[in-house]
Amino acid sequence: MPTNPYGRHDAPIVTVDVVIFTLDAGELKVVVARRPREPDMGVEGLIGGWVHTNEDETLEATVERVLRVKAGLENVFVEQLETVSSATRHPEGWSLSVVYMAILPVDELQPAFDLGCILRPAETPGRLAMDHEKIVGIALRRLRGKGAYSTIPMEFLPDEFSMPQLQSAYESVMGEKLDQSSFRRRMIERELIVETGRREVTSTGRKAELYRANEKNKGTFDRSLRR
Amino acid sequence: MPTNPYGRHDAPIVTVDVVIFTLDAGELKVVVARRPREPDMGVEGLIGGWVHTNEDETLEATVERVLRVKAGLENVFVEQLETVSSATRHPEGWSLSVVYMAILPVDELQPAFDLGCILRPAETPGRLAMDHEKIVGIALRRLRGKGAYSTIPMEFLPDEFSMPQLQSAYESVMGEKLDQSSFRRRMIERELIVETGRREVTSTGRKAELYRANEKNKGTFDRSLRR
DNA sequence: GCAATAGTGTCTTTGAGACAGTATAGG
DNA sequence: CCTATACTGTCTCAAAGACACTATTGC
Repeated sequence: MPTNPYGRHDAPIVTVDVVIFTLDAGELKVVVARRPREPDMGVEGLIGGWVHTNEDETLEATVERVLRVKAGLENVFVEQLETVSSATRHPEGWSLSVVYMAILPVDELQPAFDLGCILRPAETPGRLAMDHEKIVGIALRRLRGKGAYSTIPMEFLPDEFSMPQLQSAYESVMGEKLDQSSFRRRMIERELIVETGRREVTSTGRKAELYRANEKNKGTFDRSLRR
Repeated sequence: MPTNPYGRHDAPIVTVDVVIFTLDAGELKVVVARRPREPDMGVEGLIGGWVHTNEDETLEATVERVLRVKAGLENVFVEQLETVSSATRHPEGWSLSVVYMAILPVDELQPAFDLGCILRPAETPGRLAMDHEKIVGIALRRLRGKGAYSTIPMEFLPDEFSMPQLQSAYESVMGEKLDQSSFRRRMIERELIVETGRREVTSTGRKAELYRANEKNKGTFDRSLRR
């Protein structure tokens, strides 16, 4: 028989939601899916689910399980964004959702599409379930707040990428054009990337050098300003 | 009879904890109190408490209530830091704590001291209950990460303060000396403060101009880099 | 050669740090 | 006047933007 350690209070509902960002044809998008149950059943919403206390060791384990089951995604690097709460956001009771952010290249999302997930423009996702539109807005601000000098945009790209590709990813995320020369200088001086020695195969003009993310900046989305 | 919307799972324990920072004689400190109950009863820990779902509209309301009841503090500006969780951090069950940060001038803490709260050095708080040492470490990093060019250090000071006072607060928070000239330039150019026209009363040498925080940067701890 | 894309060199601007100098107070 | 503190001016250096220039590829 499940316990409620709350005694005289109703137990809060605890869920996680994940804002998965991707770049699709140069546009920043978020992964959503039609909700299989109430509240807002049938409406598009973020990938999320309840914490299963008898199964998940931590919230991160919940996220891992939810991403695996609902989007077919494994080994996704996520970062906690914030926790939203209110007595009224969920009809079944006082509810709290811990929101995470993930970033993936679009070609790694096939398992998610196979499970019915779809992409919506991050800036204009249309109507989303519950407070998910607000959450996407928060995630977007956070993404951009970090993006300017971080390694975030590399997460959108395959393991090896060219400078023009990387710059274009930066520009898509930040929504503004950057100077080519300054951009290269920064990436190199801050040692955010390392040369692979290889060159691009498909292109019409000069073949670009290929780079990969510098391993020493691993495991966080903001390996940024601190130099 | 309290409900447990979890069905076949045990309900998670949901608490908030607040890391209250203050400057005491130029040293950065955190507010702690001996815990009145398990786990770690009698050990010093952060100010915190359970979410009361039948009483608190949101997590912020929980924080407000906890600060009022356990530290006698009202109208404190808090900012959410992160949410920690695990199946084992609390002996009564799967537990999650949403951590908040607050900053107050030490002379506004008297109600807290009256209720048994005490100050510990933020860098070396000594043994704290549960995972609270880790939490203080996270809060400290966050504080410093924001502090460099934010208005955070003003929160430690009374409404009106002099440049030397403000600079000294910055230095205490960041743990490093700053150049006087550059510091003033930044504060003025970024319009983080405005002159009051008044001057300091107590001092031995030249009397300092008094400033106050620029109202237009209100309601967040990081009114910083974005210019 | 030309078109297309990749990559470099260099001038200017901005802002931070260093640090010496000046100003205003009490004695 | 001297000491103590507040405040300013100016030099130097590092990093970013602007933008013209050169390099490499396919045709």
